Amino acid sequence: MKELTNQQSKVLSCVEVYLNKTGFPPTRAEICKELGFKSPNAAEMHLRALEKKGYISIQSGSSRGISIVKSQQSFEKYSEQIPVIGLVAAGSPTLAEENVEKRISCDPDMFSDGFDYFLKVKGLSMIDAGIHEDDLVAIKKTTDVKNGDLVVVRVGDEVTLKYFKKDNYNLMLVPANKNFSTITIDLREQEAFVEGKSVGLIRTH
Amino acid sequence: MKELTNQQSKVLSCVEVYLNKTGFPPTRAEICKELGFKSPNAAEMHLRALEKKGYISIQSGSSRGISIVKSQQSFEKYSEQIPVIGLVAAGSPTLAEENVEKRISCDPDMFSDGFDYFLKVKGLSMIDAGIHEDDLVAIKKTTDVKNGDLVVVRVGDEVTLKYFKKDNYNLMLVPANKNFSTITIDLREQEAFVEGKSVGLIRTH
DNA sequence: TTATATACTGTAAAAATATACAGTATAAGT
DNA sequence: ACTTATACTGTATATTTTTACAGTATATAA
Repeated sequence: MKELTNQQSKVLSCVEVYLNKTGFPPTRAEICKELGFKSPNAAEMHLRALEKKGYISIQSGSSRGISIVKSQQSFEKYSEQIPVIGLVAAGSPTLAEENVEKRISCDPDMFSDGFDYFLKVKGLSMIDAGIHEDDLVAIKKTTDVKNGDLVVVRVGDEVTLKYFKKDNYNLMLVPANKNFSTITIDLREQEAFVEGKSVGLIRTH
Repeated sequence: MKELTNQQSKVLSCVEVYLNKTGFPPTRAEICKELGFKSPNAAEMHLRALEKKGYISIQSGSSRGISIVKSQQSFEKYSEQIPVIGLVAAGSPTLAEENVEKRISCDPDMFSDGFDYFLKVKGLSMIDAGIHEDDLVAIKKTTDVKNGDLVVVRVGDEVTLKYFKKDNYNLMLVPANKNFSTITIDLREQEAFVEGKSVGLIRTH
């Protein structure tokens, strides 16, 4: 695919943004207004160039007859790109770019609840709950959790995925593996942050 | 959402199809041509009704200024509606409408391989593989399976999800639960059909 | 120095398009 | 019998839109 000039790229982007906002393509005049051109021919020439380079196609004679052939933006409308975050031993699972292993395109309403990211499981502490190493657990960011929920908790710099159990001042992080033991935290002595809870799981065989 | 009349439904559908095909909405005249109307006002009136009922919005004064608010077709462009099929004790897991419990919108390339449908797991025979009751196993239709693959096999009227193992004339369907025993089938005496294999799994917590 | 490509302004006309208005027909409800 | 809603035809016009043509300016390559 041929390279675009700076201005051509701006015009293509303008068409895509307009299309996303309104649901139909812009006219030459509207592109001019958006980009500050004073002549519809400015837009026309850029569109012609974009068509010649294969980025759009123009239905001649039709108003707004522009369709995108090759999008600059790589996002899709309804299936979002959900980030996958590695469950590293230390540090909060932030959505910062350096923690995002990859992105998976899927429907954020795939599970009943909606979710914000996938956490890639390390270790075998939840194996008896059918959660294996490298499974992707769908996490919804929330602090509203109940006893028995599968939650992501950060204690100091450690992040873990465990069952949640709380009585009075004691927070218990319960594993599902008889070789691991429950972590008990006295909240008067140590802080713990609920980062979110699991609403689903996906695994690639 | 208010009900649509038969003709309004046709017009909405026409707009959606046109949009999918060309990338921009049709004019009144084009709708007429498609549906056999002889007056642009026919299309106009239906569009007004669709706007009043909340299915589309019309940007007045703009050519092709139609945008879909609520789509009739429930498919989205890149995220397909994947059928979920109940793993019934008897019968082939066909994609026939009566076997489809529901549809989930997700990317068919979510797993490495691509897949055709989800199978809803019944029973505990694969629990030690981390596959629980009501998990959705992503099945790719294929007969190309190797020993150790997790496969969907039909024997007579029974359909099961098991590990695949074959030597000479013996097909073994191996569970992952010590309370269940391996099913061995002598292929010279009995037929067995590999319906597909699992490429992934999703679970809702 | 002379092309050649990019990047526009400004104008105008032909074509496409939305949209108002005046009717006709039919079925369903009251 | 009368109203109301749906479902159109047919025509006309104002407006929107495409698109051609005639220029200007600037940078880069031959």
